[in-house]
Amino acid sequence: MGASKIIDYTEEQILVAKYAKALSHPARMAIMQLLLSKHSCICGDIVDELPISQSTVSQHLKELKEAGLIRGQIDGVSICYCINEPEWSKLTELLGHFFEKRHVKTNSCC
Amino acid sequence: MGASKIIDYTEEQILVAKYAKALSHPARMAIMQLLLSKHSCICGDIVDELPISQSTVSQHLKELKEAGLIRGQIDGVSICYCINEPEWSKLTELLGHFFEKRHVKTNSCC
DNA sequence: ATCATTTATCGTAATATTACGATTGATATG
DNA sequence: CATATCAATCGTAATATTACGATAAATGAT
Repeated sequence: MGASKIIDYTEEQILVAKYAKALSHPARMAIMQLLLSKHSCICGDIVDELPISQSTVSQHLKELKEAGLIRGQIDGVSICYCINEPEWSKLTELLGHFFEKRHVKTNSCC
Repeated sequence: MGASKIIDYTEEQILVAKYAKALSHPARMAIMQLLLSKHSCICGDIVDELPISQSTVSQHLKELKEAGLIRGQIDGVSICYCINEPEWSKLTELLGHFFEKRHVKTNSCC
């Protein structure tokens, strides 16, 4: 009968979902925008910019780091965060590819 | 001292986070890809395609519907789902804008 | 009217997320 | 060395997510 009952999700689906999840909270979006907007890196200023506590910001930073989207480097007593350029390129390419070229025509049923 | 302690997240941050969250699970990515790939709508075939139960698929469909990304229309005993074109355009525009033009140069600290 | 099919919803359990304050560990400065 | 500062981690609580089976509601077929 049905052609293809999939066994599992594709690598692409898993990867895009991972990136999407990393960006699925306003605080993490705000952090990424901050890091993208500054030409130099930011440290604990992030905490000052966000409307949440230091520990919560740290948690969000950890998630972004684990997703590979940002990196941190010790700079004296502070830590300097910035975009992880190679991974960010991968993300933009993937999402760009996914969200740009799709042209949906109005379908018959909806 | 610090210039701008933000009161709350921006509309854009909240909106992109919302879309990202909708796409933050492989099952929902798979559903979106299915709907994007078919030129006509899909119904309960989605259930057959995914490696999860019918009730779980229905839950994911509900989330995508609540995010505004898909629509469903009754078609006899089945329900036909498809991309919600206007909202999808908004998403692609937003994400396209966000992920395309950003050019990150290697920063000083990381 | 009865039965089968399709999809949504309910109930529930396991796990993850989000947030905070308190604490710890590291580095700088007095 | 003592103290202040910065950021991560711990402990904890509240809430959300994910998944399933069972059930319900709606439609189509017999």
